[in-house]
Amino acid sequence: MPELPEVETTRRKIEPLLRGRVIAGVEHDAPHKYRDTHLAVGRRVQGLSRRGKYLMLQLAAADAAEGGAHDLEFIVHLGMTGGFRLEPGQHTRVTLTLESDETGDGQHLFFNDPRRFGKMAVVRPGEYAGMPTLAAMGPEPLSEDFNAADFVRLAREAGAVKPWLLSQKPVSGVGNIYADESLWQGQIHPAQTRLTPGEGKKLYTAIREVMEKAVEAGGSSLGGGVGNYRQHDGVSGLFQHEHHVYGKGGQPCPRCGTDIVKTVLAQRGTHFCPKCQVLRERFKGQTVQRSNR
DNA sequence: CTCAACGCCTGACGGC
DNA sequence: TGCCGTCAGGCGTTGA
Repeated sequence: MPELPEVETTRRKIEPLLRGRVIAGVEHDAPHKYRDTHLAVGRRVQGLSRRGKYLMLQLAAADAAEGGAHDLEFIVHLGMTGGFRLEPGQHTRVTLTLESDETGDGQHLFFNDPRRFGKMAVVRPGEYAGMPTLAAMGPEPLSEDFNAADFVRLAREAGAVKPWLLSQKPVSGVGNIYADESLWQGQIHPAQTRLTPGEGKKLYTAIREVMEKAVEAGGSSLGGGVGNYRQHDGVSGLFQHEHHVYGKGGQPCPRCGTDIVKTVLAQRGTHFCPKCQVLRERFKGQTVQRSNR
């Protein structure tokens, strides 16, 4: 579920609960999903960072200087339905116990994940063997590393643009919602291949704008369903009110009034405006992208 | 190498 | 009311 804006919102909200604290225990079953978590016990959280949709807790020895170098990373991926909670519940999969600080607050942090798609691992910094998506992660969309020239150049060679975005390689953190929203904003058909420089630039600008606004809004919280995304404090994001196409199949396009189409592309629900986002003619001999299921 | 399909999980919802 | 099929914000693996 959570994409970059939701993960970034989580990072900002749980960092104050974890920074400076020593992890006293990590409890869970399914060790194949939560690898080497015992290495985190007795270590101090120096800070929280994020790469794409992955959260990283920087861990150092409990007696290390504040702000000093860390020697382990506690990596958390929220999957489709993962999130932190202050109270245990039916879907608690991991319980983090913290050593008391002066205030004694926040002894536990619970990882709630109904669908169990979330994962954790403790690794040496930068050692991402077995995490191919993280190892090959593209630039952060809101950083200077994400630049138009590189993106336009890569986009000229790309296959179907939406699956290409979802691969995390051209840019990190874009998932199904923000891919659909960015393609609508940039007026590009989700199945378009080999973007022209003009299309590439429009999509680049759209991704920056959509991601920036979504982070500002605290991400999206969809009503109902397993994945209703909330932060640990129960606060919902607000960006769902700014969706133009995601979840809007059959409703009028805010730009032209044509009914938004919902289809399936690369096994993912895909929403677009058939008038604003037109698939360019293909050259003879090329096969047509299908969306069977 | 890339690409597409499938597996992993649970719960909510709509149709019958 | 109950059952069944479908769908869901992701990613790792497999096999072509």
